[in-house]
This record gives sequence, C-alpha cells and structure tokens, in this order.
Amino acid sequence: MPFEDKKKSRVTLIDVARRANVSRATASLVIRKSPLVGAETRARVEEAMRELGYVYNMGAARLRAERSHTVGVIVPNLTNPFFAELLSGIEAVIDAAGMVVILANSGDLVERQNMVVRRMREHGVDGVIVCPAAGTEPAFLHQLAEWDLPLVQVLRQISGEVDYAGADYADGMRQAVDYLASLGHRTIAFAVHGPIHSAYHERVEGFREATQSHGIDSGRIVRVPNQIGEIAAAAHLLFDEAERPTAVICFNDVIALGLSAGLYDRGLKVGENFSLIGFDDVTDAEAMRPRLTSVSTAPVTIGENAARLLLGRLADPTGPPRRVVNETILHVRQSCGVVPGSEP
Amino acid sequence: MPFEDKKKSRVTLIDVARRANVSRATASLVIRKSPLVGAETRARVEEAMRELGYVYNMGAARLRAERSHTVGVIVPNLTNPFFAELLSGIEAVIDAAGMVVILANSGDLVERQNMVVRRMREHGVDGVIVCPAAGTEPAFLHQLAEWDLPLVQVLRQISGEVDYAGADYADGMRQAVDYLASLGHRTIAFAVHGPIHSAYHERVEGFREATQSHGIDSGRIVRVPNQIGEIAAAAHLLFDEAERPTAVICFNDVIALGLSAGLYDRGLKVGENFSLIGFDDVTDAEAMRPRLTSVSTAPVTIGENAARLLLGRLADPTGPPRRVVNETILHVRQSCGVVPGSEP
DNA sequence: AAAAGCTTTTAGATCGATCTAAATTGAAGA
DNA sequence: TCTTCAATTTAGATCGATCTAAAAGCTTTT
Repeated sequence: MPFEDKKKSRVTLIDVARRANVSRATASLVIRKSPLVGAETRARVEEAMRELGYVYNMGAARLRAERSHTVGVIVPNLTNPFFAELLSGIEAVIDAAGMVVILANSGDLVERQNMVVRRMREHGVDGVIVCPAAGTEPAFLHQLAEWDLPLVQVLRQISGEVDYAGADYADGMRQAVDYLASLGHRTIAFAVHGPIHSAYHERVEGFREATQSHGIDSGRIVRVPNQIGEIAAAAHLLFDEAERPTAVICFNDVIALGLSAGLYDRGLKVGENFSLIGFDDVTDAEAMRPRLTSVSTAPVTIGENAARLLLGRLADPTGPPRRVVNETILHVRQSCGVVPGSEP
Repeated sequence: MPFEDKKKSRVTLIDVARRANVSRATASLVIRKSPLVGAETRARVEEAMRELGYVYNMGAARLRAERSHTVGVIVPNLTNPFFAELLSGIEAVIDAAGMVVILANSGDLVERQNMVVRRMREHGVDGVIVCPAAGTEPAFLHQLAEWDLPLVQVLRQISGEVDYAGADYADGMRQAVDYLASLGHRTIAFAVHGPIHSAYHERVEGFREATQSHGIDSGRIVRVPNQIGEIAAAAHLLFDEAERPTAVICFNDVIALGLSAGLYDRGLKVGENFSLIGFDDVTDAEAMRPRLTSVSTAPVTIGENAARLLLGRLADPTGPPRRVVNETILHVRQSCGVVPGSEP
C-alpha cells in the first residue's frame, strides 16, 4: 500500500509531481510559468495542484532563489493620517507587483530605526522604503548600501546619492506666499512644529526665499506645540511682537486646524480679518468652516512614486540614483481674504 | 590555501562555526539562546558572529522550524485615520513580541480579501488579524480554520467562534442617547454611511434600544454620502420630515465633522440650538469649534488587544475562543446643548 | 539508418538554518 | 580503575523549493 494518506502533513511539490506523474523539477517549472513545459503536462500539473490544495511555500523558494518578494516600509508615525495615506499608496503599488509589505514604525527614533532595519534584513526583504527618522545620519544609508539592501528615501532626504520620492515643498511655499502677497498681505507668519528634517528645511527655505522676493519680513517663524489639542491655545504666539501678522502659513494642516480654532477663540474671523493657509490638503480641509486653503502634497501619489522607484531599483540595482519630486498645488478655498485698503 | 575569501558571499552559520571552532549545531544553539551550551563557548561564538557581521536568515530557519515570526494584518482602508491608529496599536505589540507585520489592504472587497489572505499563506504567516470586509461570509473564517491559520477578528465580527477584539459600540450609543435625553432631547436622528457590517448593526441596535427605553422615536436613521466633502451638503436630509430633530448622533467623527459644517452653513449653532455627537473621538474632535462631544472607541487600544489575542492564540492554538470588548466612553465637550423649555 | 537539432523532462545538488539521536567530556561514585 | 551520569557538543538528515547540466523524445537532415 504505497498510498498512505499521512494526516495533516503539508502538501508539497513532491506530492503534486507524484500525482501528475512528472518530476519535482517539472512541477516547479509549471509554478513559475516557464515556457519550457508542454501544454498538456502543464494542465495535468495544475489540475493536481488544485486537487491537492497545494500552497506555494515562499519561504522555501526564497532560500534557493534570491528574491523574497517582500518590501520593508519604515515610517515615523502611523497615527498621523499623512503617513497612513503615504503607506496606502506604497501598499497599492507593491501589492500590484505581486509583492508584500512588511511594516514598521520607527517612532521617529534613530535607535528604533536601526533595530527595525536589522530585523527586516533578517527577514530577507528585497528592499526598503524609509521615511528617515529625524536626525538620521548619512552613515545609515551607507550602511544599507554596504549590505546591498536597495533603499528608497521618501518624504525626507538624507543623501542625494540615494533614490528619493517627495514633493516640491519649497515651491508649494512659494505659491502660498505669492498668493497672500497678491491679496495685499505684507506681514506673514509661518507656524511650525515637530521634528527638524529635510522637509522642514525645504519649507522654511521656501518661505524665506518667497518672502524675501516680495520684500517681506521673513523672520516670523513661530513654533507651536506638537499636540493638536494644545495648538489652539498657542495662537497668541502669533501676536507677541509689535507688528502683528495679517496672515499665517502653517507647516501642515494639523496646525492649520488647531490655529483656526485658536483664532476663532480670539474672535478673529478667518478668511475675513485674518488669513490662514494649510499644508498637505488633507480631506478635512474641505470639511472645515471656513474651508481651508491649503497646499496639496498628495501623499498617496508620493507613496506610489516611492514604490515604483524601489521596483525600478530592484530591476536595475546599479544605475544612477533617481529622484521623483511631485509638484505641489495651492488649493484655494475660503480661508484667505484681501487686506483692507490694499487693492481696489 | 584553504582560506580563500569568497567575494560578496553571504556569511552563514557554517562560517561562524568554523571561526569559533565549533560545529554548526552548536552555533545554532547559541543563536537560539539554548541553556545547553557552555558559557565560554557561547562567548566565543558570539564574538565570531560579531567579527564576521553575521545576519540571521529567518527564511532558512522558518523552513525547518514552523514559526515564521510573521503576522498578517488585513484592513479595509488605510486612508481612514481610524484604521491607521488601529494598525499602529497592532504594530506596537507585534513588534514588541519580536515579530513582524505583513500589511495588506482589502479595500473592503471580499474578492481582494481572499487574494490577500492566500498570498499571506504563501508567505507563511503564523497568523492573521483581520478587520473583515463588509459582506464577508462565515465560510471565510472556516476556510482559514481548515488551513490551520490562527485568526483574530478586529472591529467587526463575523463569527462568535473566533477570537475577537472590538469595542462596546452599543453601550457607547446608549451613553450618547442617555446624555441627549438628559438634556431634554426627544427627537434624535442617527446619521450613518459606509458599508454594512457588524459594527454598523451594533450601533444601530444600540440606538434603537436606547431610544426606545426613553420612549423616543427610533426610526430616524439618515444615510449621508461616504465622501467627506459631500456630507455638509447633505445636512438637509436631517430636516426632511415634519418633526425636525433637535439633535443628531453620528456614526463616526467624519460624519460629525461634515455635518457640523453643513449645519453651520444652514445657520444653525451647534451646541446652542442644535446638538451633535460624534463617534470614535478622533484627535480632531478637540480641535473643532465648537469642540465635539464624541464617543471614544480608542482604536489604538483595540489594536493592541487584537495583537495580544493573536499572540495568545499562537501560544495555545486550541482552547476556547476569546473576546475582548473595550468599553466606550462618552467624552463630553461643547457640541450639545439643553433643549429650551425642557428643564428648569 | 544515423546524425543533428529541437523541445521537454529530470536527477541530484543546493540554499541556510533546525532537529534528532548519538558521541564526547569530565566529574563523581563504586 | 572502571562505571555511571549529567553536561556539552556534534554528525547527518531534513524542511520545500530552485538551479544546473544532462537525458530523453521528436523531427528533420544527410
């Protein structure tokens, strides 16, 4: 009795091969859709796989072949909807490529980021997409390069020699300043918070250059709390100096939402006697009252770009570094108004 | 010359063993922190691993041992901050357990959910945490059980025979209704949207029971658009019938935010001549004006609970199904007011 | 009929760990 | 000195796929 049914033992390629009267090697070729195998044989093997309920074992395959069909994604914070949308874009493209996302949260801590990337290496990811934690050194990237672990930076860039997907923050900032200037604003504040990183610098630089090109004071950078609940109460910081601003640009929409509340509490009417511009254009912007004018950075698209960059890199591991910088667009709604007595 | 340095070839346990003058088996024991190996030997092996830059190969290990130290997580939608927070909680606990999250998005489509779970099985996940797509049949769960794939349901429950982590939505709804009733409201609407699933039914049931216990009409369930931008314009739906409500409870905070804008547009003052309660208590609730009174469901905590359930299930695969239902809490802020002439 | 040239199939080694069962070592007991 | 026994260490098989190089089948030429 050679055909004893063993209880509960996994169905392997050998079982399939035996059932279809072919060798293990042929069955393997069928799985991998090789053109080498004849049509009739292929059909027989596929039939056998179905009958036995065969499940492909990636783990075993990866051991021999080199690809694991796995991509690591490291973000600093899942709680922030912005990163969640980014992740969503990445996942969609990776999934469509038949690969799988291994997710980790660095908490914006360099230490944890090292931990996490080590773990991913142990799991044999084919590459990683990283939004580098604030304070990440270039050495981190070089380390990965030495390990031959393909890498794409997203949202924040540490080194110009590594693939990068982001948005043109500086230009978004310029659009915001231009727009406010066109409405007659001459004293504009910039409200920031959170960790310092390249995306931060790009926005600050964009703000500096744009304000200067209009001959506007560019020193009014105000730091507000990180906790959304505390931002409203910090609105007074905008008015601490003698010359009060007539408008504020926010580092992101979270700040815009908070300040909008704080300005309301102070009796200011956003869109009438005070102007407010957000950054990121999250879905809430449309739901606020007044509707928030905001610079759209399209995180889902950035995520898709990052994933595509990584797929490209996997296909061609050498080759020069590539950068995909998405354009930003000022989405004008209702939160800005003309300065009285500036234009007819 | 037996010690040729092969270029770029991976460092394996054999290399480590050779360097430390022990066998492959001993080196393996050191990695796994077995108490069998002597202190002096252990030190020598660890030293060798460090010197050679050895990286553990999970893939190889998993082939022989059964555990892959990998957990699949399937959510219906990453774009929704609520699921992002849930994911954050899951990731934290799984990570702390030394395991890794493989993420997938079902798009709330049963079809895709099947695809995705199949893929995860091929990748050899030790178990999965699923927020089942709307319309998921119990057969789906039975399928996984047949495959011996440990499973935890989160947020939505398809079967009582499978582990589940969620929140007590019905009780949250009761608290909301009780609160409004105590303020004198007798005509209360319930605004809903999105797919129909267990969490939906629980809220609707909770609403029905609570309103009936107060002798209030429980039929005022109003369906609003799914897109946040379109909700405001749908506020009129609340007032289509003869007897106009004085308060509305929202299925989630997204709806609350949208309706808040829509009510504002109609000239109603939320918290004064109209009352509004949200559900989920997202961070925005605190930043809105008026501040949103909302039922807190603590998605991060639910995620943590789900992850812990799965870890427990992995430790004890048989054993009765467990349920962890987090309590909900009505967080009172400013969006509700007393009905004029109801109480002294 | 044999040789040459395809297409299709296959045996056997291999990837890098773990597991089993047995071998070694060293100290204590007879 | 010879066992006995616990503490360490190890050889070799094994997990389930892929890869290489060669074999087996078919046609088509010569």
